[in-house]
Amino acid sequence: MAGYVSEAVIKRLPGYYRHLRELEAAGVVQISSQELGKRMQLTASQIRQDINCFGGFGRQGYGYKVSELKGHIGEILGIDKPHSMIIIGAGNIGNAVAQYPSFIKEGFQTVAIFDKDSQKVGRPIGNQTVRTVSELEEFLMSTHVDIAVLAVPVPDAQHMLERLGALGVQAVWNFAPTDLKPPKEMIVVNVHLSDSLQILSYKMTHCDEK
Amino acid sequence: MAGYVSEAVIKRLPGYYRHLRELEAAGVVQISSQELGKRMQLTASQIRQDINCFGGFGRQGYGYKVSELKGHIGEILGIDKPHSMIIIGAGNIGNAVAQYPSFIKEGFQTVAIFDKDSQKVGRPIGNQTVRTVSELEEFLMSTHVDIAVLAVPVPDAQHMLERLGALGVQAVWNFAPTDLKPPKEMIVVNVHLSDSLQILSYKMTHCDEK
DNA sequence: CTTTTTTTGTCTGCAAATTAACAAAAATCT
DNA sequence: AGATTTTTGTTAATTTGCAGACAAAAAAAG
Repeated sequence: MAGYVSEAVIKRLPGYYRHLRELEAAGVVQISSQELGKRMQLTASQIRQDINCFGGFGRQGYGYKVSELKGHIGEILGIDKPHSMIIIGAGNIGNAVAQYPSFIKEGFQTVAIFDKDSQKVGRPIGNQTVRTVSELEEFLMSTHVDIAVLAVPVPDAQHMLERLGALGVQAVWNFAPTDLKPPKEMIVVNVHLSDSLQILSYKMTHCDEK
Repeated sequence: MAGYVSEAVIKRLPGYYRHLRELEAAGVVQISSQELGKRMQLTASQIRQDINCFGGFGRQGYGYKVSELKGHIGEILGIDKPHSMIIIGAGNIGNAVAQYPSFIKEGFQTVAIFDKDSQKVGRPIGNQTVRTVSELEEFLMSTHVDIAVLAVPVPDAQHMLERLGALGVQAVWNFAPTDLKPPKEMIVVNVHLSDSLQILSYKMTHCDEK
C-alpha cells in the first residue's frame, strides 16, 4: 500500500468500478483477481497491484468481495458523496450532459445551466431553466458548486475558465476542443471528443499494416 | 523512423494536430520542438521522438514548418480524406454528435441517424431525418459508411455492435458506458464519459495530498 | 486435525516509455 | 568566408509500468 498513485492506475479505476457494478448487479458476490482479469482483459497481477495501492481489500484463498471492493473504489473515486454541477453553455453538449442518466445515478447533480445566447435563456432543460451567463457571479456567490462543465465555443473557453476560477470553482470538466491553461489550484479534465474520433480514424487507416 | 508506433504516441497525435492548427491560424509559420514543447507541456525530446516515428519532417537549425507538419500529421491521422458516419441512437448524445460543428469541419459527415423509438423516427436532426433502426440493413446494403456512432443504452450496445459488424461496418465510436467485446477485425474506440467525470472526482478528492 | 488447494500481497526482473546527451546539419552572425 | 548559434535526428540512460514468481495466509478437502 503506497502513498503515490500513478496516473496509469487512476485511469483504470473507473473501469474497475464499472465492472464491479455490473458484477454486483448480476448477483456475483465474490471474485478472484484471475476471474476479474479475464473479464477486464488485464493480468491478475496488475489487478492485485492496482488494488493494493489503496489497501489490502482481499482475502487470501477467497478473493475479493464484490460489493465491498466496489464500495472501496467508489470512496477512492470520491463518488460515494454527491457532487453539484453547473453547466456553462446550453448547446448540444450542455444539453446532453444535463440529461445524461448515468451522471444523475452516480450522484452528479446539475443545479444550474447558463448560456450567453438570449434565445436560449429561459428554455427548460431537464428539471432546470437556462439562465443568463451574466447571473453567474450572483449565483455562485450564494450557492457552492463542486464542478463546472465547460461546454462553450473555443474562443470563450479560456476566459470562462478564469472567470470560474475567480469565483472559487475548483474543478472543471471541459468539452471545448482546445488546451486550456488552468489557473493554479484548479483541476481541469478535458474530454476532447475530436481527439477520440481522430484516433479512430488513425486506427482505421493503419489497421491493415499490423 | 520506425515501423511500429506505440499507443502512447498515437494518443498524442490529435494534440499535435490541434496545436498546429491553432498555431497556423495565429499565423505562425515555423516552430522548434522546444517552443512547441513549452506550449504543449511536453519535453522537446519527446516531440522530436514522436514526430520521427513517421519521418524527418524538420530541418536542423530551423525547426518545423507549421503548415507542413500539420499536413503530415493530418495524413497520418487519416483526416485528410472525408469520412461518412451513421449514428445509432437519436438521444441527447446522438443529437450532440450529429450537430457538433468540429466534426463536420474535420470531414466527418453524418449520412444517416437511426433510432428504435417510433416517436423519434421522422424527426429532423441537423440536415437529416431520423430513420427506423429496422431500415439499418437496407441502408447499409446500398450505402458504404466508414464509421458507426453507437449512442444506444447499455443493454442494446453489444447486440448492435455485432449487428453492425455483420453488415460490414469496420469502425465504431462507442458512447455506451460499458466494455464491449468487439468482433474480430472491428475497431472500437470508447468514449466513456462517466470515466472521465469520475477521474475529475478522484482528483478533486485527492488534490490536497500532493 | 492434517493435507491440499486457492489466492492474495509483495518482490524481483523485464519491457516500454520518457528524458537526457550529443554529433551532424543548417542557419545566422561577424 | 569562417565562426557561432540553433536545432534536428538518433543513440544512450533513466524512469516508469507491467508481468512473472513465490511465500504466507486462508479456505477446502480428506
